[in-house]
Parts: sequence; C-alpha cells; structure tokens
Amino acid sequence: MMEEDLKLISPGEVRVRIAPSPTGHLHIGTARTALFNYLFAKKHEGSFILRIEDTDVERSKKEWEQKIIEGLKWLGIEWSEGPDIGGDYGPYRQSERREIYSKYIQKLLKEDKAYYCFCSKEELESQKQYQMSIGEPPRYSGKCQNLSPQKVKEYLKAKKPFIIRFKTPSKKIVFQDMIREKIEFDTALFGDLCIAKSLTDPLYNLACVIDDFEMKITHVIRGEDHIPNTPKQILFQEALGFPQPKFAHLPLILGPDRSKLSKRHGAISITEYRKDGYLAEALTNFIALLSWNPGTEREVFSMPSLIKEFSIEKIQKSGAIFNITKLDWMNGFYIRQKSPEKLTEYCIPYLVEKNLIEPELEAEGLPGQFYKIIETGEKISLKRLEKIISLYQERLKKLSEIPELTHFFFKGKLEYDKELLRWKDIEDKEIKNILKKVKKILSKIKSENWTEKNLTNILMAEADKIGDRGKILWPLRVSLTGEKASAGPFEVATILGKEKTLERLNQSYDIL
RNA sequence: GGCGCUAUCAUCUAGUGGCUUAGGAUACUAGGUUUUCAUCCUAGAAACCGGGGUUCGACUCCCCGUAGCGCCA
Repeated sequence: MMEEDLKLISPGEVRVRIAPSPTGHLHIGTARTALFNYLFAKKHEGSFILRIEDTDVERSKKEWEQKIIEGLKWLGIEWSEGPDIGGDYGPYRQSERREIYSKYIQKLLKEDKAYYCFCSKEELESQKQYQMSIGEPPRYSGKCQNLSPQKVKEYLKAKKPFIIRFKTPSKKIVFQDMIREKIEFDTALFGDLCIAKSLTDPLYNLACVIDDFEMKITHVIRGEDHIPNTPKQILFQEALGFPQPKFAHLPLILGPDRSKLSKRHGAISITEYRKDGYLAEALTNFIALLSWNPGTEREVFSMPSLIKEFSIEKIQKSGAIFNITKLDWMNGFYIRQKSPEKLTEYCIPYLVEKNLIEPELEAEGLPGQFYKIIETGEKISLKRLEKIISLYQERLKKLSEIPELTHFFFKGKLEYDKELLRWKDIEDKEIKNILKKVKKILSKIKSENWTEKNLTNILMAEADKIGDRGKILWPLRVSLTGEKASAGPFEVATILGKEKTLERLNQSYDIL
C-alpha cells in the first residue's frame, strides 16, 4: 500500500486484531505481530482487538489463554475488545461463536457454494500421495460434488462421517499486500477446499474470515506464513459477499539457522524472558526493531515513541534472525536507565528467590524497609540494598544476574582459592604484608569517616607509593569479594562497613 | 513435489538510479579512563548471492539462475 492510501485512513476507522491460539505460551512471533497490530491501531487512533482462536478443543487450554493475556499486558500491549473485557462484537473466543459460524456454513451449502464430502481419510491421503508423485499439486478430485441430494440425505442419515467442502472457482487471485505489493495465486491449484468439520466447526481459514468480517476488521496484519492462506480467505470472502480487508504480511522471526524461530532454537516464551530478567521495554523495543526501523539511526524507542514513529511501509520484507546478544545489550541499556529505587524493586525478587535475603514483614504482613540476610541473620535496610544493586547497575545485562554478582554481600565467610589473592606472581608473604598494612591503615579510620571518598584517597595514596597499584588493590578487592571480577574495592568496602571489611581482611590471612 | 515469499557486513539494518571511498547499531579486535570486571571514549576489521539486460550511469529497475525460508487444510 502506498503512503497516499494510508492517508485516506480516517481516525477511528482502523480495526485490527491479534488472534492467538491458546495452545501454548505467548511466544516472540505472536508478541511481535501483536505489537505491530497495536502500533498500527494506535498510530491511526483505531481499535486493537484480542481474539482467542480456540477451535482446537484438544489443545486449547484456559491457562494458556491466561498466560497469553498476562504476557501481552506485561509487554504494554493493550486491547479495547477481548475475551477478558468484552466488546461490541463478541464473543471473542471462537469456541463461543459456533452459532455464528453455523449460519454462514449453512448459507454456503444452501447457495450451492459448498457441499458435503464423504470421502475417507485414507482415500484422500492416497490420492494426495499419487498426485505428488506425478508432480501435480495435491488437490481434491471433486468426487462428492456430484452426489445427488438423495444420496447426501441417505449418507447423512446413516451418520456417515463427512466434511464440508468449498466449490473453489478457478481464477487468478491477485491481492495487494501492504508490505510486499502484488501477490498472485492461481486457485485452480487448490482443488475444492475443506472448510468445516461439521455445521458448527469451521476450519481455520473460514472461521478467520467470518470473525474478521463480524468484528469489522479492516487490516489483517499477520506473519508471512499466512500468505498461502490469503487467496483462500479471499475466495471465502467473495463467496460470502464480505468486503476484503487490507493485508500486511510480516516477515518471520528466524532462529540462528534461518528457519522459523521455534522452541527447537531455544526460543522461549515471553513469560520466561520476563523471569530471566528482561525488561518489558527492552523486549518491545528489540522486537519492534526486528524487521522494522524508522529509517533514521535511532534505535531506542519507548512505546509512545514507537507509536509515533511506526509506519507499515517501513517494515522489512525479509526475515530477521532473533539475535539474543543484541537483546542483552539493549536490556543492559534499559537497566542502566532505571532509577536505583526501581532497579532495586526489580532485583529483590531474584535475591529472595536465591535465598540470599528475605523480607522482614511489617505488621500487616507487607514487606517493609528491612530485609534479613539469611546466612548471617543480619538486618539490611532497603537503602543499603539499593546501594549494593546500584553498584552493579552498569554490569547487569539481565536482572537474574544480580544474585551471582552480589552474593558476597550476603555471606558470612567467603570461600575462594588463595591463588585468587595473588597479583601477578608476587609471593604469599608479600601479599600477607600488604594486606596487613592495609588493615592497619583502615583500622585507624574512624567509623564516621568511613566514606568512599576517604577510603579512596587514603588507599590510592598508599597504592601510588608502592608504584604498582594492583599490588594493593587486587588482593584488597579479592579479600572483600572473593571474586576475580567485581565492583571496585572502595565502593565495596564502603557498603560493607568498617567492621566487616576488617573481618574479611582477617579471613584472607587464614586462607594464605 | 507443487505453489508462494525473500536475498546489503557474523547479526539487526540505512540506502527507492548519480549525494556512497555503501552509513549506523550489536558482536569482535586494539588502545585509553584509578587493580579486575563492567560502563564510557577513540580507532579498526567487516557486506551489496551469480549472470544477463535497461541506462551516459545500477546496491538500487527488469529477466534468468542460485540459495534460503514458508505453506500444502
């Protein structure tokens, strides 16, 4: 679709939807399709609708529906009509729309645009195999199309299993895709399409067409895996006299091997990304940039700016590999933008989950301003936690990394190999002397002067005296953290406090 | 097998016939910023699938290959 056409869309006119099947978690592909639909609706001041496609009774579950709703909400995608909130064009679950479908299936039957087919599965299958073997497209022969009305009645009465087929007219279907421009299909290759399993159970394509019509959907924005469905749906729309919505087929999100992203690639659900410590804003920003960008060099977008900048003609045609490394970078970026308060709030559940701390409940059973360090039983204030977490703000890629990064703050005694204390190849004795000296210096500092600034000034002066700064800074830092990589010794010592710092220095002697 | 879609650095992408020695970001490499890690800064390496056209001129338009992917109820 050209830009000109887009300008013709008047506000409020656009109605788009996301129609997930509740047969599993909300995955990245669905989330991205939902996001683009949402952005398009918001951009044009239209409506975004959630429809649950639960016609597959066997695999559809209410829990999944709930998870999908949760996931979308968490991402900041909101709908104005859906199974949870209702709306003027409901119900919004396909399983509750059987009567509506029935009306249209009967109509097609009555108008002789569809017919009962009593062919057996085996018959159909062998036919398909044969056709494929001789290089023909597999399609139905049309055998039952010529069944006499009496015969049909007879079979129906005898409860012979059937399906309902559409009399596919042979023609060229050409449609304009908003992303790909012209797409052409020859329907003669389809054969008579199966449209329903019973009078009330339409198959996917028919149900979709009926729902989209009944819900007044104006633009169908979905994955490109639906391109082959589109001509079939257009055929049904024509047969039923429905107006044709505009179509936009989004490129697929690919795994590292360039095939459709799936569990096989370790692709996880939105819920799991959330658990793993990804921020909703990082995830939406990142997936928006998968096959879309505004044509500028800007890469950071909040939801409102996404809505502002979004345009369908800026969507890419080719598939995009889901590159988790860049997501990690972006997540780190968003983490760095957070206020210490917010970041702490986000991180605490991870510390609690790893049994490092637990909230001290207040009278009403609500978490208060204090937490208990589980290993030592000490009390720690929210403010102090905030300081600890802030220390790692710029090192964090995912919230879930916070326990492993900060665990030494919540330990009594640290355990580490004595080799870790060694700077370059200096001897144990020298390390010991250095640490002794540091301890001596530190113990002279009064508690009220125990600030990062003072510690830095005093110890840096000492380190410079020695010449090789690492000689004193490295073993100090390891003594305090037990880690080969961590935040700096002064910051850590400041948070630890005088008493605990000296205690850890003592412990390092024992190790040597 | 049939039909369809796609094709710029490793990856996400800018580029809509001359503005391009093809730009940005991530990742990578090197250097710098108080020991390590991270952040940040600087620099570097890194791409137009192939072949034909069209044109004064093609990454950009057309055709044919090739490859990848999707769908087949």
